[in-house]
Amino acid sequence: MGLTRERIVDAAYAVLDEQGLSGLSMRRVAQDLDVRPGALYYHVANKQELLAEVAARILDGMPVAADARRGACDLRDALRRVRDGAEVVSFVLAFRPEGLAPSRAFPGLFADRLPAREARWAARTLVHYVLGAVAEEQNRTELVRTGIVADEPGRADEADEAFGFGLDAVLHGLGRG
Amino acid sequence: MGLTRERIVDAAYAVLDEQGLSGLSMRRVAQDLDVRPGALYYHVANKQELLAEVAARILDGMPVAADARRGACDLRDALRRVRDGAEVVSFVLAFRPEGLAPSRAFPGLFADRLPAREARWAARTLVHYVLGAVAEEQNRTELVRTGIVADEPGRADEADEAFGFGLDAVLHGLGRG
DNA sequence: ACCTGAACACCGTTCAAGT
DNA sequence: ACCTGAACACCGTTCAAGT
Repeated sequence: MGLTRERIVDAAYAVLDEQGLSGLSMRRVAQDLDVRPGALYYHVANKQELLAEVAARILDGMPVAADARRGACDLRDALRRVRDGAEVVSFVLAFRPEGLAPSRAFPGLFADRLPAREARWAARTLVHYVLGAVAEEQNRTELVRTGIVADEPGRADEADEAFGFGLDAVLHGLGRG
Repeated sequence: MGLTRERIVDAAYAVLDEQGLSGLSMRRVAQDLDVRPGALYYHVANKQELLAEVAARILDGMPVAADARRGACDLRDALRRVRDGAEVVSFVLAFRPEGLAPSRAFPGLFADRLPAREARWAARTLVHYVLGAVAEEQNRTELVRTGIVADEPGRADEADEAFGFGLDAVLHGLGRG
């Protein structure tokens, strides 16, 4: 069965969901595809490029939001769908600014009342907030999973409430409250 | 010369500032201290613990802020003082929540007008914003340094302006604008 | 064109043995 | 108590050689 870029991204995504970002190695992906590590490099330049592809897939199903609040909630949902989703997207955003869906779509959600560069800043503020909040949530989940920290009852509910609180504040401050 | 936990943290901090987070390995720290890697583990449990110590040092000089705006600006200054400072602190915040200075001090800056748990959420919102903004800034610097992306004139000024814009929004939304 | 085999230059961590 | 020597189980990446 021929190796393709797409099959590699599929396998990487599966490893991410099962093992988390720390378990996502090129060697592990290769092993799952019954192939030697070197073979991957015929289809993908390096691990960064593969991670960028995985990040794009995480954000792929995001609907086109009608307003900033929906956009933020859709982003949160997309990130939460896979283990360590926020961490992966943050990492890719670091070396591929403007490469991912929200960086392109979110400024438009502020363009009606803000000049272009301020709309970009507003979009970044919102994205930073969502990524930070979801990353904290998922890292907590990771710590619970490893047993380093005990699970608390109502943790998920509090996370939702806390996210809502911060989102309301950020949106209000950006003129959408 | 006897190895101590403090000398190890010093060396790690120096490596971070010179090589960035990606260059900060236990082996590199050991080499700079003229010692075998295994020796470090007599004074430090593992790399995570060492990174936590480095993060604490990054935030060490932070003054006690009178209000949320000053706190945010002080945090930004502290993070910017060392290469990849935001990334290190974010990483440590992930597995040591409540372990670092801002997590302990910032809620108090909102406690006068918000109930305790909302004050905590407000503090987290603010910290997420600052960490995200500075991380983006520093990653950009890193990309420029590597030559992957060209430096633009006025980049630093725009970063300051963008930070101010987002900070104003977040603070206003949190009732401090 | 596509993949293997094998290597290179690294990692974090452990642990018997030395002093 | 503190450090070395040496190993274990990994990494990402490259590249001649095979098909």
